[in-house]
Amino acid sequence: MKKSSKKSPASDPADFFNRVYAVTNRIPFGRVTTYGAIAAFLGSPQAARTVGWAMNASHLQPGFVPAHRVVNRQGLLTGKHHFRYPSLMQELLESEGISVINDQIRDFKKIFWDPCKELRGIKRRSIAGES
DNA sequence: CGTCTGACGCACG
DNA sequence: GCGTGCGCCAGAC
Repeated sequence: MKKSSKKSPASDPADFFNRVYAVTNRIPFGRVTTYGAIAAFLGSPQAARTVGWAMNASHLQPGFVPAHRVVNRQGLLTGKHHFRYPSLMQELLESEGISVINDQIRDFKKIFWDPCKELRGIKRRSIAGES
């Protein structure tokens, strides 16, 4: 009746984007994470680039995806140019109490939110499907 | 079907 | 410390 194929439901490649959005939506207020951290949490630490690509399409997703809370490993706002306007990303971060100087987050390591640590028990329930 | 790009990250020199 | 090349996944041409 279903699943006769060789592919597993948890291995759906298209689900990769959905997982990225799920993790991104779980980033606490006033915290930030990195593309690589999300990729690593999804099981592909080298797919950080794909996470960025997912962010690019995040605006196509229903609801609001806090893409401004996702930066590169250095804490730089590399994707700010993809927002409605370049300064929007910094404004959103500062509105959450995050200091941004020259496109770089201050005390980045201190406000860094690692999904692999905070969500270590997830990745099997509540991934884009909610509970 | 082949090729390049992309909001990254790491290895190498 | 900096520049270059490769890999990763998905999409556009």
